[in-house]
This record gives sequence, C-alpha cells and structure tokens, in this order.
Amino acid sequence: MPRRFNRAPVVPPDCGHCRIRKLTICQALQGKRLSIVETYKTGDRILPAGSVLYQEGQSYGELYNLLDGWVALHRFLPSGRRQILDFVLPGAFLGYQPNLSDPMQHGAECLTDVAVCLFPRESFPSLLDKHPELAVRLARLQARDGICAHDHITNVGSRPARARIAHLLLELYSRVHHWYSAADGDALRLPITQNDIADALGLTDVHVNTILQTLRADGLVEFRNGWLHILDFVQLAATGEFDPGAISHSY
Amino acid sequence: MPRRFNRAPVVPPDCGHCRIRKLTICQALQGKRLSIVETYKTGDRILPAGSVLYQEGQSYGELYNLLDGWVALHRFLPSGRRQILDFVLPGAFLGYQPNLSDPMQHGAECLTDVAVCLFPRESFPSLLDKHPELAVRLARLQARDGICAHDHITNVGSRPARARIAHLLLELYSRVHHWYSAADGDALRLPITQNDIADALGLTDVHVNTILQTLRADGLVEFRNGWLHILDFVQLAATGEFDPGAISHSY
DNA sequence: CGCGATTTTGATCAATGTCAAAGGTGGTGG
DNA sequence: CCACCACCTTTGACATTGATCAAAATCGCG
Repeated sequence: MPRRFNRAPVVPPDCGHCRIRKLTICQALQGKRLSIVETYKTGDRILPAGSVLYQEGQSYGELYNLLDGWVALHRFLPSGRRQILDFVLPGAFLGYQPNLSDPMQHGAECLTDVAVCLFPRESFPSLLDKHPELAVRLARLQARDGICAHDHITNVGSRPARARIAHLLLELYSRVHHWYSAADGDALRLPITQNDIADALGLTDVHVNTILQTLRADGLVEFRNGWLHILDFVQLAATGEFDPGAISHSY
Repeated sequence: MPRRFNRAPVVPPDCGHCRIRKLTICQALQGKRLSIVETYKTGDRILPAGSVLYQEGQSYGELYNLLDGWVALHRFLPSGRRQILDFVLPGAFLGYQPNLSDPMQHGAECLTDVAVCLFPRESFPSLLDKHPELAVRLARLQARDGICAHDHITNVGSRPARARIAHLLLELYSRVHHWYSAADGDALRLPITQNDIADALGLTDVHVNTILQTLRADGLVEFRNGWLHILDFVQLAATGEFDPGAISHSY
C-alpha cells in the first residue's frame, strides 16, 4: 500500500496538549474537567496508510477520536463497487451508531498514517449519562455530519460530473484550509487518488481523469498525484455551484 | 395542491396519549417525567399537504416533532433541480442543526396533511442541559439519520437506475411496514409521485416512469398513483441489492 | 533502479437525459 | 352527480453523458 504521507502522525502526550481538542467531542470539557476523559480513554493507536480502522459488518469494542491523518468511510456493494461516504479529517468522532453493539454499517480506511485515541464502547453510555455536556456535543457533531452527508447526496444526485468534481475539490480545500490551514500558497496535499474521487462521486476513474484534464486545460484547478492547486477560485466555484459562505465554521 | 391524504392528521390531547412517543425524542422521558416536555412544548400545528414546514436558507424559532403525516426534506440548486434528501415519517425530530440559530440548510415540505408539535429553539440548549437523557436520545436519533443518509448516498452513487428505484421502494415499504404497519395485504399508500422519486434518486421523471413499467412488466412491483404493491419481494430485493436483515429496528 | 500503483489515452457503446405532446386521475365546485 | 381542471403519468424520437475495455505512460516508494 503506497500513498504514504511522509509526516509521522502526531499523538499528544496528554489531553491537555491535544492541539485539536476544540474540534473533537472533548471540546465540551473545559480545564480540569478534561481529566474525566483522560481517565476514560483507554489509549492511543497509530495505523499506517492503507490499513483499516474498522470494517463494515463487524462489531468493535472501541470508539475513535481521529487525532491525525485522513480517513475514508465507505461501503462495499455486492457488485464490487466501493462507495466512499465521506473523507474525514482530524477531530472527527468515529464509530458511534444508534446501538453501540451493532455491527458497523460502514468501514473506515486510513488514507494516510493515522493516529486515533480510543474510548471503550461498553461504558460509553454511562460516560454520556454522567457528563451530559458530552452528549450535547455528540449530538452537535452528529448533526454536522448529517449536513455533510446531505451535501454529498446533493452533489452526487444533482450535479453533472464536472460540477461534482469541482464541488468536491472545493469542499475538501475549504475544510482543510479553514481548520488546519497551512496555505502552501494555494497548493494543498489531498491524500486521495482519482479512483477515490470516482468512488466518492459515483463516477469511474477514467471519467474523473478526463474531466480533471478539462478543468486543468480551462485553467480552473489542477489536481495531480495528490496535489491540489486552485487556479481560479471564482470560476471553479461557479462550475461547482459551490458557495463558500454557506458553510458554517463554528462547531 | 392535490395529493391529499384523506385521513385528517392526528394530534394527541397530551403527551401521555401520544401514540408515537416511543419513536420520538420524548421516548427518553418515562412516566411522570413526561411533564418536563409537556410544559416545554409551545403547541401543535397542522399543515395541509403541499405546504412548507420550513424553508432552506431561513431561520426559525421552533423545532418540530413530526406527529403525523409524511414530510420530504430537500434542497434547491441554482440549476433549478430539486434534490430530495429524505422522506421522513412520524417520530422524526426536525430542524435540529449544530447551531440552532443558523439558517436551515434544507427545506421541509409536507407530502400529506401533517401534524407537528413545537419546541422553542431558543431555550432548547438549556432543556438539553437540564435533561441529559434528551441529549443522549437526540444523539442517537441524529446517528440514525446519518445512517439513513449514508444509505441514500450509496443508493444514488453506486446503483443503476433500476436497482436504485427498487431499493428506495423497498426501504419505504419496510419503514412504513415495520413502524406503522397496517398491511393492506401488501398494498401500501406512499404519498409520493414519480417526480419525487426522480428528485430523490438523481433521475428524471421520464426515466423513472420507464423503469417502473419494466418492474411492473417483470412482475416485481407495482407503483401507480401513490399505491405500492410488492409482487415479488425476493426478486425485487435482489434487483435492489436490498438486505432486509441489515436494518436495525431498535431505536 | 525497479516494481506496483496510479494516471493517461483511445475506441466503442449502453444508460440516462431532453423535448414535446397525449392520455389519465382524482379532487373540487357547480 | 357530473364536469372541469390541475397535476400526474405515459409515449416516442433523439441527444448526450458517462461507462467499459484495454493498453501505454508515468509516478514514487523501497
């Protein structure tokens, strides 16, 4: 499995030093209350790019806080097709389902080397009961993910291939840029392949490739070998029906 | 606006008599604790088929518990296309977003006459703070909706039109059947049009029509003028890649 | 340097969209 | 109870997007 991200994933020494805490479920706990979660979590885990965090159809004993790296959520169909449901970035809370003991309804694969911290599933309900702020925070995160999924449905269901691709690139760009910034002068690393884009958008990799070339030829955007260059934001947003203002950046 | 549902929507005299309480967010409150929500809600509302519960882009002062009737969640695109995000049934909690004061990211239209009960948005966070069971319940409902959305993404992104339609019909059938039953001998009222199906699945109404006819000709299913007849469940499930066992019926 | 994974290219074809017009249906008002 | 009308469904001809198959070129890690 190639597609490595040359930087080693970062795991903080303790929750107090967790740089993305305000993005995670733990944001709900301020100051010394952080120890609640600190004593609760059962550890951290580092996974290499290409590995599987959890599999569709299996049950697990943990929940995951994504600390570093990119993860793709997906499903496999009888036809053999892989549908990517979401690209998720650090801060995401993974594995929560209405019934915690149910088998996972989707799988999660690491697009880069990844660091997660682990919460025990079994006692999670009692954690929520004891610390309602966490339940409220969780509801908000779930609601945000829901909006994300609605965006995705809209993109796949309502836009032709060219707009679909433009929209996805802009969405990833804006998420990475806003939360994790590091603007390499409009050049951004997206650890995904053209095939991943195809599987997310309900297209074939061949067609994605063709369209990326027209987008490049038209001077809108360049995406090659994991590097994204936005050449003409305004035009690209227009072809992707992307409204930067519509995204609420306060979760 | 035609497409009426001849039965008048049911609104219970009080929460204790709410027949679908166990499907709603209020399920979290047992016995006398029901009064918490009872004093909290600000009333009920009845809307005719074809009317709008809330609009994309607008802000509202209430949240909604769907008591009776069908609602479609949707978005409109600059192209004029309408994307239906979900068909929602009684028990759903509508309007919740990560920031309650943000404008709604999607609209909600009534497919039948509808009854909702209203919660004030402003004081909702304090309600959750005071009654953590509600926050936990909300998180679960949101998680369930997320799975629903993932199903939808998968359907639209990964299946050809015929399978997409078969899958949607089976999903609606199984939801109605399980939660609200009343099996009219395998004939079921779905208050949606072929155009609604098209807008949900990213197809055109003309194409949906064509395929419905082949499904009928093949003896799999009949859907006409809002009436659904499953003729060959097994075959239909096969063409729709629909796994009845995969749905967890315990929320 | 070499190999597996990715990107690119070209030819062909099936699935789905578009446009336009006719035929049904059920609710509503006379 | 009938007739009308808006909305929904059906039909047909045609256009186009995007899929399929196969092979060559390129990239980047080891």
